[in-house]
Amino acid sequence: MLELKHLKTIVAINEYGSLVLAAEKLFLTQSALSHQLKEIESRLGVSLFIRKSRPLRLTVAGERLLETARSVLPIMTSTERDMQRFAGGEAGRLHIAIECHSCFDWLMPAINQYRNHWKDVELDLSTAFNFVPLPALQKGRLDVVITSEPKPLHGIHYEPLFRFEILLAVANTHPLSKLERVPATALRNETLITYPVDQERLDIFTQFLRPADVEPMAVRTAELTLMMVQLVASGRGVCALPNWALAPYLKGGHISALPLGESGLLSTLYLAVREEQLETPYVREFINIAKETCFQTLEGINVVATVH
Amino acid sequence: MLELKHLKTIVAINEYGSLVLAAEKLFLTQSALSHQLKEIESRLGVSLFIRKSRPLRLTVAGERLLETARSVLPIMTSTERDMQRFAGGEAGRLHIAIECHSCFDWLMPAINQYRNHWKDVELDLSTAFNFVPLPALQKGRLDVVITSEPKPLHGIHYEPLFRFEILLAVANTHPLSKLERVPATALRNETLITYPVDQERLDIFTQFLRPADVEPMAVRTAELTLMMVQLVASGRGVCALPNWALAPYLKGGHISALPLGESGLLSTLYLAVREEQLETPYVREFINIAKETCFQTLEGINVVATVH
DNA sequence: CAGGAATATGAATATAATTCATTCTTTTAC
DNA sequence: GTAAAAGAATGAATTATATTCATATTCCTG
Repeated sequence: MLELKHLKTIVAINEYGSLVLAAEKLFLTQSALSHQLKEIESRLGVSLFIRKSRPLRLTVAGERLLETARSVLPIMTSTERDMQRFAGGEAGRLHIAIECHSCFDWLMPAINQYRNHWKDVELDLSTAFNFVPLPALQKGRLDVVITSEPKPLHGIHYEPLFRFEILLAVANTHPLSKLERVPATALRNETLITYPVDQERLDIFTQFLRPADVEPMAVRTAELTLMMVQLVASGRGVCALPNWALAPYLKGGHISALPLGESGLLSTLYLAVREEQLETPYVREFINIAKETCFQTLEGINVVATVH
Repeated sequence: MLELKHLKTIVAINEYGSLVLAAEKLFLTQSALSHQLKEIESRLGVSLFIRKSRPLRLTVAGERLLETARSVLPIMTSTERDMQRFAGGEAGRLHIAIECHSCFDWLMPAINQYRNHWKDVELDLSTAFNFVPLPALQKGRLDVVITSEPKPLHGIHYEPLFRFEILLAVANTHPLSKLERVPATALRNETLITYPVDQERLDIFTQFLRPADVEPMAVRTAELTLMMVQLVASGRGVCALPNWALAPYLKGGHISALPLGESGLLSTLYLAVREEQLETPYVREFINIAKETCFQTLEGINVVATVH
């Protein structure tokens, strides 16, 4: 019934005191305003301006409407400004999911840096251990997925971050540490320490043990990389971790990192986004910062290859 | 650009989760909503709902718009409700002007009583001593005028309140007090005490002295009826006042009230309103209360006649 | 009270919103 | 995984609404 147009009209007429001037300011004709005013007055059943006087003066009902206009119109203006920022890709949402525990190491600095420059982007991070992240990305429930399995999906773009190798960490005192590389069968007699997630999600199983039809002697879990390394160092088991996640601990001299299998367990980490978002500034910028941060974090570490 | 319609649409879609249901609630077709949504999204350059999921979920931009809707729509609702009250004549404005000082005596109680029952009517009272009230009434700057000169004017209705007589108050010790009635010429030797307003506005001049071409010996003014009466009682002059304004002071035995001229200076007090407002409840009711209050206030006073 | 300026009005036009009929997409159930 | 069902999108036709143009009327000023 009442529309913003009417509020704007009332404000303009009240401000300029005449339909002629107000019409000019609203880029309409005097006739249009007259019709509009008549229309809304008859719909509301009240008169809004005292016509017998010039300049036109508001009736009490008109004043009430003006009051409403003064509180509503600024809200609408600022809303429209915000919409422009969303449209321009200056504001938005980034719901990020990671499939890989170790990614925290470089992702956290990246997120912190990003947040400083894009304050109007709503950031959210979840670990995709209990759901499949790529369909959620497709459907817009997520905006960024960090994954090492770039399954070709309609509308999904994979941005390679870096290439890495999964190595087996063993205590220096462990017999395996004497080997050059570790065959799958060697794990039959070992306790494998993993993150507490489904084996489906662990490359050591899907890419290495299962193809060779090998089951480790035992599997136990640890939440944090640090914990896993300590368990390994004290000889309670072995664990498979990305080379860059292991790197800091190798210097300590307690553990060694060995390639898995003949060719090594190599993988690439990707940042997946919806194609439609690829050119959106706030998304584009996140990708840039992510790549940069990876590069810096992994610099100096004996990473197999860093992809730019 | 953005209109309230769009806010309502967004609220409905978000609430019901589907265009089909939302359309039903808005008394539109699903197609209409789809077109509308598309239209506004393309105009704003943002998408508001994630289409790939059901139920439809808001994007961040959509959420921002929803927030705006939640603050704006209730304001509009209450504004429209207020408009209905204005339309129904339950709310409005009464700018009252009096031409006659003594009218305060009965008008104040009337206004107080009225205010209790019509809290949404904005009341304002001015003394029309410095401007001509009836044109202002015609033009809507005033809503009620209390006058004793019902000049026929287009669109103005005069409601008679009561008939009264203007009497000359003189001290009991004054020689004039021995007369039955006072001729105009008798005032040639008297000091006339009046309210401090233009003589044009005093019936004693316009209706009595000027027609007889008489000038009083002197004229002095007093603000309040009480002051005038005290001056008269102490023999410093005479004054002309409505019978009902004088009545309370006659009992004191210090002053007398005498008719003026052969036929007495009779007059009727009218309440003037714009014809178009005559049937408006809050105006109608003011007229009723005014008449009632006059009747009660003047009851028992030797008024010439009370008009119902 | 006449002349100028502003508003109101009616008809014609232009614009915008809505529907209808249909297709395309997503979800659900088997 | 696929078919059926439900929902959303689309395009053209229709309807409703808003605006303009031309003009009449009203209001203000000197």
